[in-house]
Amino acid sequence: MTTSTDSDHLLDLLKASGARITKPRRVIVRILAEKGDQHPDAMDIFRRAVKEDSRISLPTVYRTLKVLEEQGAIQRHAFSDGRSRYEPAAGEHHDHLIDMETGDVIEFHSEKIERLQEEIAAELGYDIVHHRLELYGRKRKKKQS
Amino acid sequence: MTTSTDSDHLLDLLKASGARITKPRRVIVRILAEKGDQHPDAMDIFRRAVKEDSRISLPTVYRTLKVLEEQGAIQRHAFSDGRSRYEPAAGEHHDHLIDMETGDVIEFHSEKIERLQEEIAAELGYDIVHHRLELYGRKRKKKQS
DNA sequence: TATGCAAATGCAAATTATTTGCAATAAGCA
DNA sequence: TGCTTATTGCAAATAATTTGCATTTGCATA
Repeated sequence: MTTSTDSDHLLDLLKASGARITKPRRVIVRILAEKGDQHPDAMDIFRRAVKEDSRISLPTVYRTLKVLEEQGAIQRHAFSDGRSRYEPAAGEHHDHLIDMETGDVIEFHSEKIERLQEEIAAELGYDIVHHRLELYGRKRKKKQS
Repeated sequence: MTTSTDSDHLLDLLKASGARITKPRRVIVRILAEKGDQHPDAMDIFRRAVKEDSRISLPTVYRTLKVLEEQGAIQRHAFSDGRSRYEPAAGEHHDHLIDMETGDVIEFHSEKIERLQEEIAAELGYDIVHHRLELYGRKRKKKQS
């Protein structure tokens, strides 16, 4: 069996939103929770889902992904290759934005940046172990409210 | 006339790549160089282009955008709303990738990351003055599939 | 400046990714 | 268990982008 913990968590989120836990959803959620291939697109998920239950349909995959995304259970990444890829909203990590005038430190996190960093490192032939990203800026004078 | 400088720069890049400077391309490039609405999508560009030359076609817009992107003259952003948005690529700067085993420092630059950082800062109400991005990693053991 | 040829264009039709209408099915509460 | 309604599967519809092909046009050369 696969780690059913993550899968269960996703199901909980679904349930909490008032959605019904159907067999297709169970399968899809299990696939999303799998540790294997990260960032599968809808078709990837569909293909794997069909193996577990041959009557699951692509539209159902899309619909389930949409519900999960609205619930914040998963994240949709829009790559430039045209299709969307999904991944369970995972653990934390944050970077810093330093206010140059007050010294305030604001924490933020961008999955997009994390991902880009990985892509860049990969292109250079590296795996990132950790990184540091610090933005230094000043509060924007509001031009429009 | 509008700022023809930026526009000319894009044309130069096109020319340098061995492409022909056609009337449609002149129009499209001019639109891209306009300071107005940032991040137009193909249809936005097409609509504006038609106003300047009614026989420009959508496919030509797409083809021109592709050429410009391959030339690094513009950047394509894949937003999650399904369509791609474009914008002229800007100035220089680089970040660092540190090899944790050898201490080697590799310089790299990603307009995408720069832009994302700005977006993030903007969302937090800041303008970036400068930043530091360091990736720490180890050379990828060439393995898996 | 005139000429030829490959590159670029416009049009229509093709692809690709994703969404929707609708009748049939199945959660999950009473 | 039965009922109500969310969810499903299928087929067809959209939306964004790309491609085939005949025609036009940039531009290097004569």
